[in-house]
Amino acid sequence: MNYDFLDIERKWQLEWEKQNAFRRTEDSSKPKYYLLEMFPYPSGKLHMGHVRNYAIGDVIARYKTMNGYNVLHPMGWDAFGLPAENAAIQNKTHPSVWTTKNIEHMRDQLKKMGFSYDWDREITTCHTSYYKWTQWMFLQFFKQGLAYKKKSKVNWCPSCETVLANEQVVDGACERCDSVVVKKELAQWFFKITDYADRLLEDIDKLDGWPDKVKIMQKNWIGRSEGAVIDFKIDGFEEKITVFTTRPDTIFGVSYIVLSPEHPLVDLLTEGTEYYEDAMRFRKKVEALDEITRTSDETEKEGLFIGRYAVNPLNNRKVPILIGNYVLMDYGTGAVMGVPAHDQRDFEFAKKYDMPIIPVIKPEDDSIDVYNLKEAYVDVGIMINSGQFDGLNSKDGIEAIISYLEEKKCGRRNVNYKLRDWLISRQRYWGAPIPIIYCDKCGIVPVPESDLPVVLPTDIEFKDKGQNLLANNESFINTTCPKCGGNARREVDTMDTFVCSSFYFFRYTDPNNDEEAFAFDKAKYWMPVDQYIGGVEHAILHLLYSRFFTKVLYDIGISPVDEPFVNLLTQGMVLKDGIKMSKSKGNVVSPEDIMEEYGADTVRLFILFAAPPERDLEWSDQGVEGCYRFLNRVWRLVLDLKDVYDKIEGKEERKLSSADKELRYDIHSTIKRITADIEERFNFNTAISAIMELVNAIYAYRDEVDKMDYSNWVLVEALNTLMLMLAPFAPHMAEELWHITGHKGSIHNESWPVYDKEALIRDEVEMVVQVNGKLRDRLKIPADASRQEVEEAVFALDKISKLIEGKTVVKIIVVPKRLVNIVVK
RNA sequence: GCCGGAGUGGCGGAAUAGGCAGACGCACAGGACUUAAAAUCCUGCGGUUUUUAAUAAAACCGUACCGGUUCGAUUCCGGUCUCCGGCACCA
Repeated sequence: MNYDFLDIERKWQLEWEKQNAFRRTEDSSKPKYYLLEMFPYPSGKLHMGHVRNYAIGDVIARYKTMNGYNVLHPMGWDAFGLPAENAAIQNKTHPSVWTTKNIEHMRDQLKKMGFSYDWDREITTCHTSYYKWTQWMFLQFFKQGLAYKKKSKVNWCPSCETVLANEQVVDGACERCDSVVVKKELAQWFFKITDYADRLLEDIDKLDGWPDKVKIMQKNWIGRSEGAVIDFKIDGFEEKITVFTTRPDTIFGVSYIVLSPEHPLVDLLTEGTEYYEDAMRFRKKVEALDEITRTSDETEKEGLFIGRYAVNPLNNRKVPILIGNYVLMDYGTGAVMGVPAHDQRDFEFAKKYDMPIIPVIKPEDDSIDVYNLKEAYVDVGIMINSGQFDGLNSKDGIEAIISYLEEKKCGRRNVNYKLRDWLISRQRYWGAPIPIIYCDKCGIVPVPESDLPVVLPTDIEFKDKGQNLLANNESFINTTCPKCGGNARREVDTMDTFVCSSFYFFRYTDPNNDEEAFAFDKAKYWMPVDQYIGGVEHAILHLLYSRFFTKVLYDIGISPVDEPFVNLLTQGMVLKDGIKMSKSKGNVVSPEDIMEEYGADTVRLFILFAAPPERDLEWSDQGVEGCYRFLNRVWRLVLDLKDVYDKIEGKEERKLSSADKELRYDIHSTIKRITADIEERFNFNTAISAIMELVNAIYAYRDEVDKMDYSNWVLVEALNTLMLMLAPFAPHMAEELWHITGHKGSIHNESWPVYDKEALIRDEVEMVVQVNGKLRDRLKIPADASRQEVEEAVFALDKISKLIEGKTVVKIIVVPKRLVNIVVK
């Protein structure tokens, strides 16, 4: 009774594979289209989020192919990472075994979904053939001075036993396992992403095809702020304190200076004084705080005078120097000037410690008495108490003061970023080894490119957590120095997996190249990615790193483009019962089960129909059932009418009846709607509902028109159009029906239908008739009726004439073919 | 606190450029087919009120809330509330 989806889907999947239907090479005769979905971490099984991501991608890939594009649609595996290592420890297997098994299973699932990937381009980041190039990338960065090792306080996740990048710390906790992150002093490798801060920020404006949301998030993350650094002399010392401020115009209002407790000057300034011990105690107390408490603004602001005074370079006033728990060593200069009158935080701090509040800016209209402030006055205004700068607008004052500081050589214009350098070292085994050798004689020596890859040793015992497994592998560690040939040790840290995923979209353009990461010509043909699709959770991390990598590769002449992704679609989450599907919540729906019960086409259709792509999608078993019913309805319709294909030949075309014309109108208006829905805004939900309406219309035609009166060619046109438009959504069924109705060759090599303008012209239209904006009646009228004819027809309507009886017609608004509104008094 | 986004029937959602609110689907109800069930098909389905024996018909209200612009507002403007996401002692 129902169509045999299992059989049909298997049949066509094998057939497509046999024909290499989705293999693509460079082809200058066609426009290229690079469609990319974020590659998955092979965690074991596909989840609904993956299915959604890849179903959206597959529709676009197939649609673009039907529209004549040479579509690159690759898939691969982000295969390094902690879960594999944890699983290995748990099961006493090697991470590669676990990972390979998962990949095989997930690849199989993807194939069963009927996604049109070019599997010849499959990449796996944990294979030497891939991570050789991850290491090669590191060496290029090193050569450019963009990879460096630095000892510093870094984020340490005690549960994952490794350091984390700033971007991987969410609310002071590890983004992966939610453990509270602690600070640890370690020597670590960094990528100098801050060198690219300005370009990463400026070029956001080039990304017209990205959602504003993501662009704003990246802007905030980079966090550029303009201002000045100002040097304060220290009374009795040669050293100076340099502060960063965005408000140099308020410098005459400085009433104290606050250093971060970790600031190196604190030791010098307090050593041998009565303040020393208290200062050290204060520092320890602050350092002991975890990141959450330390950076929460609910933490009480505390300060401690350390017995020294700084000199304001503009008015030579002496102000006390404090250390404060709210001043961060890793932002700006680790020192701030306190201007209580014009900064709310300083205001509260000054109240607490009874510091003078000196107003130096007043509102132009004197609406606020700045000598009796209830809160800081932070707006622009007129400068007062500022010596030669009095009377200046504070906006101009910023420039004037910076010029003055630069002239006196005690300050300069400065820009600060929140963005930090990217910490890429990880103290874990399952990652790409950092290709560096330490030699007692030569120091830090990069592994020569010809020696790549630095292969991960396999003779590792996976027993306990709590140690870097590479660090104990003697045969890996001990090596010879490439420079002097003497004994040397290898770096034992591996790279953050985000390094692997920051260039994989280049590798897809030339995935099997042993000589280069990718050939320039191939990248030139395919790049940039025309459409990228993935979850919004990567808005900062992956997407920012990938942009950074692309710019570096562009600068060293390897990449033809300086931005990787032209258009970005961030898909919403898949929810069940209003919350995200997760194992811990026990509300996971397995794609495998649904596929077995209803088939891949139904799963695809449902997931595209239930919500527009950017929005969260509520899973509904009944909704799936509905989509299954719909596909069966299509199946029955085509099978029931397939005779018309035999009758069409040799028959004379007869004049179209009104039902024929109506059906043709439906066919072509549907083509128009669906094309716009896909092309302009990826609204697959409305595209699918339009297909459903067309199916309903064909059924209605079948039921209304006597079989003897069928216009066979119109029905053929209807069915062909239906199948073609269904092809990107339900590719297996469309293909099967295409062959059942006698077509040769794959439906997926056919062209997307184009609507016939003639068919959209209607003889008669229905207009809405309003009186004073309220719907009162409808009017059927020839489409080419003049305004006057419309007005006459409207007044002839019983209802309308009754309604306007005895009233004055003020105005008649006619929107051609749509609406008439009579305004009466 | 700051910056985004959203709020429409019982539910998912639609209304693309200010012009029929609720397309399409789900759920539900009634009916047809059937010995019966499933499947399928048909009909109805925002609320209130009035008229009618009934079938039906009509009026009013209705897109979170309050106000504005307009002949006409789910759509534009101002304000309020709620929810979701991001950032948050960033000097």
